Amino acid sequence: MSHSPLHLIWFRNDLRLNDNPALFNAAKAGSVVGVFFICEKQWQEHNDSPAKLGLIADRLREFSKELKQKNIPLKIIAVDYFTEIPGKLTQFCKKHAIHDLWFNNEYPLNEKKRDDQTEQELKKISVTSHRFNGDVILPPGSVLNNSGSMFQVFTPFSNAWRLRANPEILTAFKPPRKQSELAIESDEIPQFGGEYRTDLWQVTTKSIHSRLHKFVERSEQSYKELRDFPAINATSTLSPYLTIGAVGIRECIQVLIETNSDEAFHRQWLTELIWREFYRHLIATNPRLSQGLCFKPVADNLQWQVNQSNFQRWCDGKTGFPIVDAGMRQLKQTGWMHNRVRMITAAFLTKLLRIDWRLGEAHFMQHLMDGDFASNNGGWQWSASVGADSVPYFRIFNPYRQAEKFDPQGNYVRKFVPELSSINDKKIHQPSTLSCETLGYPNPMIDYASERKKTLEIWSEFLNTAR
DNA sequence: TCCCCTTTCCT
DNA sequence: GGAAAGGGG
Repeated sequence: MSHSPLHLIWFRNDLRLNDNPALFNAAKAGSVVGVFFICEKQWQEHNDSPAKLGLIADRLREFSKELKQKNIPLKIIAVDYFTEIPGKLTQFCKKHAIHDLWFNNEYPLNEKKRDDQTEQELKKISVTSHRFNGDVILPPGSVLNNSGSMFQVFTPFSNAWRLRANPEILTAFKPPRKQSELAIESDEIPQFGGEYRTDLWQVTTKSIHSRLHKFVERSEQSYKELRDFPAINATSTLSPYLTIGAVGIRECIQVLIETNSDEAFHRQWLTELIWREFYRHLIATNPRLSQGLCFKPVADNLQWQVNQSNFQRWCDGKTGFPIVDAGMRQLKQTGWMHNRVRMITAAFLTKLLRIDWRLGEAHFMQHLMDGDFASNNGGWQWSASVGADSVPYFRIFNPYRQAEKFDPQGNYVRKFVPELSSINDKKIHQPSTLSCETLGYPNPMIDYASERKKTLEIWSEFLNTAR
C-alpha cells in the first residue's frame, strides 16, 4: 500500500478539534500526525502558573483521546527552552518523511521568534510551513487606521474591527474527518504543572461547550448589568479555555450570534472579545510590549517605589483594604480573579503604592490559570496609565468607593476575607481600627486620600518635566 | 470601565 | 443637608 506523505501539526495554545484552521487545513491536505512540546524551563521564565500548566496537562490528556478518535496520533516532546524546538522538529520530520508543517501563530516575541526560526530551519530540509491565525478573528496587521498603522485607541479599533468581521470570517472551522489508521502510537502525557480546582474547571470539549452555551443562554439581559459585581457569577468564565485554546474565538462568537437575541448582551460580550483581539494585535505589531517596556515610551522613565514589604502585603492580601485583599486572596486560592477586582487591585498597586506594574503583571501570571501574556500585559499597562488607550493618570480608583458600588452587600469580601465575616454590610468595606484589631485583620496600610494626592502630584510633575 | 470638589437647587 | 450637575485632575 502506498502512502501519501504525512503532514505534521504542531499544537500549542490551540488544543481543540473544532475551529482550528491549522488542523482543518492539514487534514484536508492529507494524513496528519500531531506534536506538542513540553517546555518547562521556558514556561517558568514566562511565569506561567502551576494551575494553568496543570490545566494544560489535563486538557492535553483529554485532547489526545479526542484526536485518537480521529486516528490522529499525538506525540509529546519535552525540551527546556523554545530554542531547542527547531532541531527537534528537524529530526522528527526526517524520521517520518514529513514535508509540511502546520500551526496557528502565537504573537508574543519569543513565540514569534521560535516560529520564524523553526520555519527557516525546516526550509533547509524542504519542509514547508503553513501558518494560520486561529487565535484571532482578524489577523494582526489587518485592522489599520487611515495612515496604515495599528490603532492606539480601542474604540476606533473596535469600530473598524466590527466593519471588517463579516459572517464568513466568523464561521468556525469544522473538526477534521476521521482518517485511516497510522502506524504511529500516541505518547502518554506525562505529569506536569500543579494543582487547580478540578471541581470547577472541567477539560472535556463537551463540558467546555456546555459552559459556553449556558453562559450565552442564561445571561440574556443580565450580563451587561451584572458583570461588574464580583459576588455574582455573571461572567463567562471561559478565559482559561480561551487562553489555552480549548475553545476557539470563532466558536464563541458563532454561538453568541446563533443563540442570543439580546442586543445589549450581544454587544457587550463582543466588546470584551474585541478587547482580547486589540491586545493581541498590539503585541503582534509592537515588540516593545514583549520586552518589558511601556507602550508609551515616555513612561519608561517613571520612577516606581521599590518596597518589598509593601509589595508582599499586596501579594498576600493583607493591605487592610477589604476589597483588595479579597481579590488577592481569590487569586492565590483559586487561580482566578473577577475582572472588576483585577482593575481595583492593579490600580491599588500602581496608583496608591506606586509600585512597578511589571511586578504586578508577573505576580498575576504566576497565579492566574487564565494567565495570557497579551491580555495581562495590556490590562496592567492600562491600569498603570502607561499603555495604549490606558486610563488617564488622574483616574485613580478609590477602593472604598469601588467596593460600595460593586460589592454593596460585602458578599464578595465575606467570602475571601473570613476575618470580616461578622461585620455588617455598611462597615465591611471600612472596618474600624478597633474591630480590625480584635478580628486579627490588618489596619489599612496607607491613607488613601494622601496617597492619591501624592500620585497626582508625582505624575503631573513627571509629565511637565518629560515634555 | 474615575474621583472629588464646587455650585446650585431643592427640602 | 442631600441630590444633581459641572468642571478639572
